[in-house]
Amino acid sequence: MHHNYTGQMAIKTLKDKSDFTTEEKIKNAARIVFHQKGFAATRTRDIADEAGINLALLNYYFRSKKKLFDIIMVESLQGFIQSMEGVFNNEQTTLTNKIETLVNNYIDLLIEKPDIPLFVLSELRTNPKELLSKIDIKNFLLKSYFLKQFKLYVKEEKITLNPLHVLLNLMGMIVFPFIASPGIKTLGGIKQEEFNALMVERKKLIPRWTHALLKMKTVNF
Amino acid sequence: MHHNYTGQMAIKTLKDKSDFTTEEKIKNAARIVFHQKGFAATRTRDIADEAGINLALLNYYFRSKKKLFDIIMVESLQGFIQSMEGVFNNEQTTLTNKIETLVNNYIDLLIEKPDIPLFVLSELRTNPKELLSKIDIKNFLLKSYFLKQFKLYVKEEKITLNPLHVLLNLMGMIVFPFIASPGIKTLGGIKQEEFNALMVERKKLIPRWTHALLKMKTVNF
DNA sequence: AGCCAACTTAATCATTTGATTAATTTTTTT
DNA sequence: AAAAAAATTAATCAAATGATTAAGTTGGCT
Repeated sequence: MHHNYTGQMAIKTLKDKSDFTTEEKIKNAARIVFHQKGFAATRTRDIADEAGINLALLNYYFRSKKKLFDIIMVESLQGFIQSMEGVFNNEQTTLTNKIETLVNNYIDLLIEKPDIPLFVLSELRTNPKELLSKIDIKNFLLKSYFLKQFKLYVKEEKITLNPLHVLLNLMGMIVFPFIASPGIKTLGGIKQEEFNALMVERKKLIPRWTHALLKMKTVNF
Repeated sequence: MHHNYTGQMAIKTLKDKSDFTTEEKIKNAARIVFHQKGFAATRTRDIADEAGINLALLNYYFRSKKKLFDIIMVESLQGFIQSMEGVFNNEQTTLTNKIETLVNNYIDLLIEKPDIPLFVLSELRTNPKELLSKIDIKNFLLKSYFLKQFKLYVKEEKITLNPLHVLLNLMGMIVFPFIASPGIKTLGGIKQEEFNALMVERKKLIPRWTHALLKMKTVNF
């Protein structure tokens, strides 16, 4: 009687030529609306309209707004972590190199999907534990080759520098402009194109700035 | 018949000894709930409960949820800008000095009111123009003595550096940790006290880092 | 005291909104 | 082709939610 969502692709044989499964249409619409407005401000009817389907189908395929939301959230988070995973655990690259590619990957990703950070961070405020239990960033970070390299670097250079500070700076410099972009664009009279150009500039700048930070000998106290 | 909110303090004669006007109680409650959950997720009943008043009083004093929200939003933004205004237009202090006090003021403010940035930025996404029309950051920034000093510095040092980048870095390094704090605390197993201690550390670190950025000669291309 | 305006309350309204139902159409299987 | 299963729709439900109403209550003023 009732369709159980399995997380796998629905039927979708060769028949689909550029058009999507109903399930996919709903997910795509949900992604757009949730990312833009967040869980609380999103109406299931908005999603249905965006997807061009009957409202009942949403519940038919996904049972509830919350279940659909959870799927979108996990997928969104996953995309972000995957960006990091490959970079952070590559044993062939230098620390500097990792930072460069990290910044490049993230900014590219954010130019494509600028709504994700505010979306994730807003919902994180509501229920951090539930969200973070769905993915394992913690172990990933602690066991990453990046952290090892960082600690070694700090030891060799004989400096004191909490890696958390560096990570916060990196993420702050990368992510903040996107979170604040509506304000920046409105205040500065900057169009989307110009904004993106600025962000592309930052792909080169942030690694250099970070490098300079790491070179500071007298960084802590 | 109907009370018109004027933005001024209500009666509030000598009678109040440490207790608040109904109007103040509502505003204080609204501030807490709106800051924590944002406009869409806030129920007027939550505010009434938090304030310990009858729901109808909220509409009696403020007409509607939206009107009450707007008042809280303007006040929240105002607090942030005032922090900047005094610092940025002081003609007696150096650029370095301004950055130092800016970072200090903001981090102190954020330790007190950590919910404001995510609150403001979330709502900014919804309707940037409406919100920003209520205050005039734009002119303030463009005409600030800070910007003059910055341009002079860049000229003297013969470097190319977009002040917007510097401002984005500063704000990113200051604000991002607070926006991400639920995640940081959960992932790192860090308690509020430790988190605040980290932020206090950053009061000294961010100015030094920024100083290092400004000293980089080959910053742009 | 008596009046008036400001304030407060309980009850209720109207709309929105997430979800379900029962009927209908489409697709797959036998 | 017939039967069964899956997909889709229109209508509707029940709860949540912002707002109002009408009936008090309080406090100041003459």
